[in-house]
Amino acid sequence: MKAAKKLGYKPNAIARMLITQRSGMVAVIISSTSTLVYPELLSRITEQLSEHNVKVLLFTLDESEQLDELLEQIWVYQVDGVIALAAHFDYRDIAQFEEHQIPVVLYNRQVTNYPVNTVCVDHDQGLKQLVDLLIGGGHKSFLVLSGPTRSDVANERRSLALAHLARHGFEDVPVLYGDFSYQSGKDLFAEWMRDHDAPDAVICSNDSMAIGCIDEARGGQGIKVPEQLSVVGFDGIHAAFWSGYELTTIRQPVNQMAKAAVGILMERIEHPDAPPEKRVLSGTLITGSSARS
Amino acid sequence: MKAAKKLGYKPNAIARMLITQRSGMVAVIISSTSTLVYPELLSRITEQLSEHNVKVLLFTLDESEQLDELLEQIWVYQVDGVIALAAHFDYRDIAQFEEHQIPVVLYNRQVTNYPVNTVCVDHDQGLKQLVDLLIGGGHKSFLVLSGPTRSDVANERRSLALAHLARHGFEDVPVLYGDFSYQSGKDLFAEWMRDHDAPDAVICSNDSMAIGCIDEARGGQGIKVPEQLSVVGFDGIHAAFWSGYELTTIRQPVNQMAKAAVGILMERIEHPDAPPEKRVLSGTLITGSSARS
DNA sequence: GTGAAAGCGCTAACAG
DNA sequence: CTGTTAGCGCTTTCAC
Repeated sequence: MKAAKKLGYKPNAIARMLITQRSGMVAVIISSTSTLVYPELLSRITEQLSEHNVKVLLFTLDESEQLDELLEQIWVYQVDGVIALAAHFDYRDIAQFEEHQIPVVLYNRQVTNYPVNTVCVDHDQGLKQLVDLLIGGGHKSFLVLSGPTRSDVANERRSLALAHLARHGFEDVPVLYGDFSYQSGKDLFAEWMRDHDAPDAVICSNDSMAIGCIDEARGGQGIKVPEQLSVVGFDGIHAAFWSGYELTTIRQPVNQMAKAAVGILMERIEHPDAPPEKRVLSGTLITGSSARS
Repeated sequence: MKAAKKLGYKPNAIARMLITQRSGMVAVIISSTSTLVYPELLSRITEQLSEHNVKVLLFTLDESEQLDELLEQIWVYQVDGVIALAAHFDYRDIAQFEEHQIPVVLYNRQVTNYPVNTVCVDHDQGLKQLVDLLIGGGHKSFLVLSGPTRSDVANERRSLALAHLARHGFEDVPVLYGDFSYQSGKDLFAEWMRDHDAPDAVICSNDSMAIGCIDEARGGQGIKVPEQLSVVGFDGIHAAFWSGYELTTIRQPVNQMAKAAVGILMERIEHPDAPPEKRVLSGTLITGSSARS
């Protein structure tokens, strides 16, 4: 040991991976936009993993067609597990992971009719709280600004918003589709106002769109928020708390969700036979000043 | 080959790494806040690297004391190179990389009196443009809101702001220190206003602090921006362009910088003897409506 | 041209 | 308890 110290010996992790059949690496899949929502999420996940002495091999996926190439890389690099913050997975993708015996945890996404490990914020509860709050505030006409239909999260939030509105008797609520960005929230609201009256309330798929909508209402249309128009978002990003907006929204418990995702993954790496688990964490209703209640 | 296809053979990247003495992995070092400034920067770098068939091994560093542990990991994992978006490196750290023959590229940071590969936005030019614009707008009293002294970027931006102000005869401009966050910009400006008059202009180390300062001025203090107070930032983050702020700032050319960083690194991996290179890219002055000019 | 073999640096099993 | 050895899956060399 003395000699090793003196010579500055460092074990070679790659040789160790080869013999132990364990790479000690987990693939994390992000998109350009997934870090936009939660800049700190990736850091949290990395921290959690490094407490288990696991390294992060980062993959970005913006075009969903490239998923197959990405999966190739994952097999080749012999990662011990995968955490997906981006991408849409169908049951065939998940089956491939099972074949390769690589555990996967999906973040805020599901695979219909197929058991898979997921960590999700409680979208149903969150949208119920938001809709109930708006209904309680006496709002009668609504507009939904949704993220893109190719996004699992957008689809879930939109359909739940519509379902909860329907529960209160509001059917056929109009929906416009954007891309989760500030600009799309702004543009969609401007588009709506070109040939419609302002609704009482706008329900947005995320905070960025809600902020865009508020800026357009106040700046472009001269509509007072929340006096004349209520706007709600989802996520609880930093800007939602800025005093210029003070958004009414649902905050995702990012730290707990990161911890849960890593926990589930490490458990499956240790015990490959453990059955899939869905963990749903409640978000926190933030009663800001962008909506009357 | 037919048999290989049929059996679904996938080469084992780890065995290949062992024999070729090339891991095909690059370590990227981020902090929780570095992704806050540019959510897309990490994606861009990852994309660029994957065009060279290089994978990203992600490291996060929030406490600078943990740099030594991190370096240990880097030696052990035999990465082919390192891109550092976070952390402060001194010449001894860089010397270690040289010993291990691992090329490094620093992003927006320097090592004094020591040759090292860096990619930087032109802070000097940027702050000159901002200060000249403010001087041209007739501002006579200034306040500087700086990031923390432990941050290389904050120190560089602060001292350049002060130097350019001095060049116009404004010495002893007051400085307050925060942590780059929205909240610190807001708090510092409130603190200043408790026992001082408002300055004509506030120069902030980044856009988040500038936005916090604007919100505090408008909301907390009832000061009109830009009529009574000019505020400038640095970076050109997304929110800087929101119509609620329209910040006057310098936009970093993130895409080009990501490309440059990866280019320099790949060059050093191919040719380990190439001398260190500093590449400085000009930012773009964004003349928003947060400052009179 | 095809085929065999050495060896990358480690771990785990086993012998002394 | 210390020391030796097989072998992880690949690339490269060298013999045929």
